[in-house]
Amino acid sequence: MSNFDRRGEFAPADEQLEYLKKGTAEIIPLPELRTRLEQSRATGRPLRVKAGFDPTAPDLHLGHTVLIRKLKHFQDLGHTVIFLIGDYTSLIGDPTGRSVTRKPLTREEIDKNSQTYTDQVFKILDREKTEVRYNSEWLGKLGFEAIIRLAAKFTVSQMLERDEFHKRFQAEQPISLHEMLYPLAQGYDSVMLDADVELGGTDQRFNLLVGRELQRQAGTPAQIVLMMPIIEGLDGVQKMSKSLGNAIGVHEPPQEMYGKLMSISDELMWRYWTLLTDLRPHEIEAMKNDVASGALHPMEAKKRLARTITADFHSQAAAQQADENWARQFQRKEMPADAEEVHVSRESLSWNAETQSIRLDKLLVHCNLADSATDANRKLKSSAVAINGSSHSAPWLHLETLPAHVPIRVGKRAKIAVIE
RNA sequence: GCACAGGUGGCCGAGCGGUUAAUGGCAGCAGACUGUAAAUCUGCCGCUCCUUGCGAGCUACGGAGGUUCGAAUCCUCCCCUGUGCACCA
Repeated sequence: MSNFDRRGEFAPADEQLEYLKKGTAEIIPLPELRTRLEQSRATGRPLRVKAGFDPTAPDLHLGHTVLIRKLKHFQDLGHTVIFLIGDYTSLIGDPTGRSVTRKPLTREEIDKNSQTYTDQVFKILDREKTEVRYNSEWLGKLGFEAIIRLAAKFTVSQMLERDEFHKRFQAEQPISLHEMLYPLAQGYDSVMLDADVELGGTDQRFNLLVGRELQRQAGTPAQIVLMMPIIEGLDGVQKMSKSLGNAIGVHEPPQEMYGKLMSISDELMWRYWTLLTDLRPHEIEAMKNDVASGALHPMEAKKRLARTITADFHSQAAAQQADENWARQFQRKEMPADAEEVHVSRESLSWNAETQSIRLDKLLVHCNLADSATDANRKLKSSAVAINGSSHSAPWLHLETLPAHVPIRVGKRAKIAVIE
């Protein structure tokens, strides 16, 4: 996809636009982006594209990668991408999307998270071509006077226009004074970085626009604001978020990532194609038509998606492997090839020599197939447990007729128990 | 500091002296159905033990005491959260 990346040579503005517009929620102002792309093409000067990330969460999920992927698209087209780590702004805590004041992070947490972030980000971005910056570089040098001058550029009512603040104000909930400094700091970053374009989620709208305003006041061209939608999580309804438990982490093992992607609804699949892959809009349309006409089974399209994304964060081979395992385990309902072997001593399973049997509930707990003995018994009673391929609900398990390696399946999960 | 409103199981949220781990919703788990889907339907959804049974025991409603045959529900103190007030008073 880096076929446009010819030194000092840019693709026609319209061609770039098709790619850049893909999946975007809004571009303000769109005509100006075209103008700048044309200028950049004429002068051979790449655009400076900025996106800031607060190192608040220790690791990223696919939702975070939507923005990063859009950065990549700019990078693919030969523009300069600035990955800004908001080490200083995270001292404030972005009030975006928060109904309550966010607690500030410690310096140690910030440093640790920054490291994790960059490691994961360069699975998508080209490290060599990315400018990584920290906003402590300039924000740390601001004196109180400079902050007063910065704050003087906005009024309280302007700040209160902002949705989160507005809502909280209406609801008589607290708004800390320092939270209002957040948009100012983010906007100041744009001034310091000479950003031509800033990317952000739609929830960042206010902050992004403050950047334009500050640049204007600083006498430099106002950045173009490109907003990406907030991607839905596995449930297809709520935004992807770790705390909602509907996220796919970029660090997750291939099999898990693949499996989770296969569990999304057909509807959501197109959204993921758009926001989480580099496929061009017309290619996605073509696939969509094939599914609609019956030429392509939706499951096949979804498999392709799962393979594509898994390969991005792992490898082609790992994705292929995950694909085969998935088909075996779920389509053909066989034991997964990589089922973990668990060794347990019969003594710890209330071994009864007379009946040659062990307590199954304890075995399930040992194998991590149940949270507790109580939970294990519940699962047994609801006939969720299959031993060696056949369902089993009795509390005792007779060993004499079983192989040494006993395949145990509880719902989606399976293990191989070796009882010695 | 003063006043008021609150702190219930992963989350939200009932209960406001007495069948019962504690209504309901969400999430979660399992089964059916399917394309492991999604949607839908059904069951489960504190922990331990075993003789797996409409079993036995234990622990739970911010913390500590108290009243009572009996409290998540009443009293006292404490901790925490939110809001309001803080010029006249």
